[in-house]
Amino acid sequence: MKKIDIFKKLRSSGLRPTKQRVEIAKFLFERDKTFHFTVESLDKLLAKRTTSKFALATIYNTVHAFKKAGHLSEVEVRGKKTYFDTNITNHHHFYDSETCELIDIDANDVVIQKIPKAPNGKKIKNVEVFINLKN
Amino acid sequence: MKKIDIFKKLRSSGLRPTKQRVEIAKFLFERDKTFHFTVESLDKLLAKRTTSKFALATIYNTVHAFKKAGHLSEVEVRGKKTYFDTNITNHHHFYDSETCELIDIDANDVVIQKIPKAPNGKKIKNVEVFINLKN
DNA sequence: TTTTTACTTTAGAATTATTATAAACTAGGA
DNA sequence: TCCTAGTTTATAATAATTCTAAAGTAAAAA
Ligand SMILES: [Mn+2]
Ligand SMILES: [Mn+2]
Ligand SMILES: [Zn+2]
Ligand SMILES: [Zn+2]
Repeated sequence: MKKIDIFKKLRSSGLRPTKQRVEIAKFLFERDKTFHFTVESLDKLLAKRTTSKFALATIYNTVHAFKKAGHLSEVEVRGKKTYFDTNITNHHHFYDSETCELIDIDANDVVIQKIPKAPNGKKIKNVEVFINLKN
Repeated sequence: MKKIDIFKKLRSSGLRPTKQRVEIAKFLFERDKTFHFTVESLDKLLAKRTTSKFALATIYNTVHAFKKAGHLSEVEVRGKKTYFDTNITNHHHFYDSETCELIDIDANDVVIQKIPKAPNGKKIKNVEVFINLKN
């Protein structure tokens, strides 16, 4: 993903391409593989990999803006911190509670044969499979 | 579940049957259907349904002691609060994000046909299926 | 039964993750 | 260039949870 694409991505989702947003977007999206992060881990990575400084509030704002625009998703993990995911496709996760590490599982690699129908008046939005790992 | 069972349950898990633990245990376990709660909701329910007073720290302590002893499980829900579950069997959940309500799904009502094998060196501890609902 | 001891409860302080505030700054249109 | 709405930032506030240490209690020991 090139610089121009980052600009388009931001523009098309109504986000001004500010210095901070562009830097964070480049860091998050200009890579081959998707990845999972928390605001805290992102903050540390940005400090290590860029020369700019980011207020923590800006990282929160930016991550939430990206999530709202559909460029990031949120993964629920047992624990206090919110995990974000640059993989916005429908997919599942392995979770290693030893290392607090999430590993993606392609939606096609999980086949569910039977599922109960939604309670009355409700519909199923999506199904998430979470596979806890041990050693 | 009778009073004597509550005592046994506590004793057998190395928990002294104190006034607070017995009251909370009776409230949580002396019922026909299992249920889901947060520390906050439990605190309010206890205030409504009992005459005793409980420090919030005691509710946290007691709930964690019950969880550690295997009498409660924890359910991961998108959001800030920790949800606990008096259903300690292996099961799945519907989640209604409108009402923040969890609904149990019996393990037998979900059949998974295909699942990827665990990453090298790891084993699968358990598989949790989470079905998000919409209206 | 009394004494002793370790465990428990409690109020309040501390911590952690996150969100709100409001002043200074900036992108982009007029 | 000037204006304005949107943005960043430091800091304060909030919310959930955990810690602390003093006072209370269950149960073992005497
Ligand atoms: Mn976070
Ligand atoms: Mn809770
Ligand atoms: Zn993922
Ligand atoms: Zn449940």
